[in-house]
Amino acid sequence: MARTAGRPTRSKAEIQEFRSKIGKHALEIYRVEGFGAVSIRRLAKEVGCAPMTIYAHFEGKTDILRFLWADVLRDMSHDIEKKLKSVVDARERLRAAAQAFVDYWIDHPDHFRLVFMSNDVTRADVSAFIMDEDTLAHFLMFSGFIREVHPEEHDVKMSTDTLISGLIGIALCMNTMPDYPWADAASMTNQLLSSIST
Amino acid sequence: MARTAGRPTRSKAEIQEFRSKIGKHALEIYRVEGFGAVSIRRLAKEVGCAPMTIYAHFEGKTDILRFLWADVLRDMSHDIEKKLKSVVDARERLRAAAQAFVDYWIDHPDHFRLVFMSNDVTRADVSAFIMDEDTLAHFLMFSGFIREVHPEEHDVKMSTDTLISGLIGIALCMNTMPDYPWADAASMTNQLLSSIST
DNA sequence: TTAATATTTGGTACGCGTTCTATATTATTA
DNA sequence: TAATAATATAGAACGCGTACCAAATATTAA
Repeated sequence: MARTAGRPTRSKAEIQEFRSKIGKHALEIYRVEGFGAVSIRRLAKEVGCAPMTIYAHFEGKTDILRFLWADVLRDMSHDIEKKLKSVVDARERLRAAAQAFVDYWIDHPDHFRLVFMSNDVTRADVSAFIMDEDTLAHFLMFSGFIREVHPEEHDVKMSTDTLISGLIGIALCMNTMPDYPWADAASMTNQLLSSIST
Repeated sequence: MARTAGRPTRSKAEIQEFRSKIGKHALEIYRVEGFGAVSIRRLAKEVGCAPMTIYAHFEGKTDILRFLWADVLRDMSHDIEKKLKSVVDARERLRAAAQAFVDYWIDHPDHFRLVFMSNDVTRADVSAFIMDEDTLAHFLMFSGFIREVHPEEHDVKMSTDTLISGLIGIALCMNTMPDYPWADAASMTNQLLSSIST
């Protein structure tokens, strides 16, 4: 189809640039003042555009908050790596990683809320938790740990998925139901790990 | 201390009555029009009081939404019971219950969001997920199932907690990250169960 | 340049949760 | 009855997410 007259559609690069400008500023606000301070109106004002312009580039606020996930997950990964430095045994590395994972989310409840509980209840539709490969890598590191412990394991993927969702579940429960006397996180993590250690 | 003059404090019964009146009406709205339709302003208008009066009885909107949890959990329990009717073997009952639990939350994503993801991200404080005993019972039924399968099990509580949080985690992951190719829920549930079957 | 089209902007609007203040209402004791 | 204290109310205000719309602006093909 031949190009007609008129202003051309924004290039992918332009769109990307604007989105990341907004995203970076959102990150800055959140780091200094917390999530509550991140608002579309404020973002627009401080970045120098109209609020509606943001809606031309993002689906909504949740779409902006996704930009913060990467930062949080990176922080989490660093935290885990730090704790793993002195651990050599493969089995113990897996255990320590799982434990560090849970601990991170328990120690940073606001981060947990941002990443795992940021879907608006008022929305009926299931808004997708879209992740790029870099982001996913922060979760899939567990695949590597599992493979180290069980090189013969036939279904590493299922073990990984079960472990990850289980660990997230532990964090969710301890975060959102702090008054219920849960068994301690370490014990639950260990028991969960026992399910994938054949 | 002697009573002084002045209007006496509301009795517990009065407080309870008002709270349940609001709660019941919220339930009605939500059943007909969904969660998005439940708002404090509307609640006040339809129940015949000022919006501020509600704030005298509830901490905030989340505090009201808690009234809907009981309803959702009851619904979930009924669903599980129905599916368990024809299952006699204890081990299979546990498995079927766990599966039905996960399935329920996957089939009713809006209910899942209400119960497990209704904490406002903007709030820094961890608002407690307070449950009464009736509500808790809907979760603790798993203790019974586990005990039936493993009468000798020394730490039923830990197994129960690990199972519940793990199942919730599976539901959370599949609900909030539907685009990620998770292993199927049944497989993950089974693997999770293997961790408590010693 | 002109016409066509994409995008941005500003303004207005709705309903929301929440907070504040000032005023009224109520039920009790003195 | 009068004073008093608990409670309820109305009203305004703030900032929010989101939607709609008309006007302005930018960028291209003809």
